[in-house]
Amino acid sequence: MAKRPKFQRPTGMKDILPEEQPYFEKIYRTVDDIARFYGFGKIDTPMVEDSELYERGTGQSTDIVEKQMYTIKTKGGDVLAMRPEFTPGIVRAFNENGMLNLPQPVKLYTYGPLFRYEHPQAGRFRQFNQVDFEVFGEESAAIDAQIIQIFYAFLRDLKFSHLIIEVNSIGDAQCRPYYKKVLVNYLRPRQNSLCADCRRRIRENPLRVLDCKEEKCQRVKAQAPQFLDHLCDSCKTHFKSLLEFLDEIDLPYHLDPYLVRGLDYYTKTVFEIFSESTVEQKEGEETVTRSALVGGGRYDNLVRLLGGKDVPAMGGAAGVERIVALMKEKGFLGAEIPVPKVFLAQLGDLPKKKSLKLLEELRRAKISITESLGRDSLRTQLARADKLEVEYTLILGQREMLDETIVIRKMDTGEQAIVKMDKVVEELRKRLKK
RNA sequence: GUGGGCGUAGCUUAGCGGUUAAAGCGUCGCUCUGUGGCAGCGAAGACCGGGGGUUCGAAUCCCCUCGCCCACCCCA
Repeated sequence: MAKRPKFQRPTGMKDILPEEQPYFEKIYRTVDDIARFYGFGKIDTPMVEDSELYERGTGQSTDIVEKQMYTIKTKGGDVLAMRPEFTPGIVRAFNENGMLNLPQPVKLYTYGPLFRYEHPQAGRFRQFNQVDFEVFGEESAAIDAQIIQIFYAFLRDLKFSHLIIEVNSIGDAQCRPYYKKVLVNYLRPRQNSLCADCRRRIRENPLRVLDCKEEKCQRVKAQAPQFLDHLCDSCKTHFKSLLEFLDEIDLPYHLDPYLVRGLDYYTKTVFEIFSESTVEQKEGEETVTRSALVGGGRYDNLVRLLGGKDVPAMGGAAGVERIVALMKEKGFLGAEIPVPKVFLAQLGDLPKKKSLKLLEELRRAKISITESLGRDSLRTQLARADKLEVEYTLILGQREMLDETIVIRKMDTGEQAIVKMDKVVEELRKRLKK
């Protein structure tokens, strides 16, 4: 006999089982509500795009493109990439569908799975979901502030507190090359005091030295020239204006001059939102870790870079699995998981047939109910009802069939009432309301 | 890509060279044919992640591989 293969899910990918779905549903419902309120329209773009879209958009030298893309060669010879992030695809859709001709700004949102070939670890998967908001055609920092506000509100609606917003400006094509030079000039003579990674970074991506966590680098960092002192006038004005807006809407932000993001297309504003999380370590020690739930920024050159007109844009994305993990940790969903409150028990052939009809009636009345039609003994059916923790069980047997009644049993007290069959819906409604 | 920890029933784990691999929880059934939560009894369920080797003998030792977890890197 041939051996049956034992299949496993691909590395870094998960099954989202029924028990977890309520978390995802809650998150998506919240997003839809917020999007509607702020006037964002939903867009779905393909899960795969021409891989060049990301090479040009996300950036050739980013980790995402350099080593994390899943690429597919089609039979026709096209090279497609499974989307590693949303923004380039949405920009492509903006251009391709002529959204420039819509009243500006154009506000779009989406959510769904993304793919990155990475080594999985806490809060990091190869297939994961993000919630994404983008605004096109508005250069005012008011929009930057609004995007931040939207994500903040989104997390607040999900009951998160102690959120930390970090903002920074990383300049634009005008001032960034200049600042980079200033920074490299500062770092180079001091490279012996830096960690090995940072010595490499000086050449490859000097800005990243700024967010190194290595102790020895901290000291060098502390004296480093700050980007904020080297912004060009337009970036400086924009950033000042953003901070004013943030003050105005009372968002608790931190200015983090070391916040640098890994994607090439960002200009001016970058931001991240963190939540504090206490993780139990070995031997009862607790450490507070900060995990980034949201990240984003302005990308004024991307639309043009991807073949469109000169359209400024701003956006951000939230990591759904990370949010779910924290919601579980903090017990945010708890009582909200919807469970049917009524169970239908039947005994005998006739009642079983009648049950199907009754279920349909209850469905129309929007009373959620569960049953165990495959089982015959009342004992087992009640045991099941008990396990499901329903409030009421309907009991329909031969006796009830004869006089067209049904028993309503209250599970916690055990008291039972016999009601007329044609009054079940009404009687149940009355009881469930309490 | 680099480093560390771990893979035994659906879940949590015991066994760490020697007969048919064990327990708790869960599942199903019976005690109890129309009344649940308790209890008792019973059943199903594992080629001990996979492959190779050492040995008279491997879940146990060695090598390889796959997967999971964690950290670096990077990011949501």
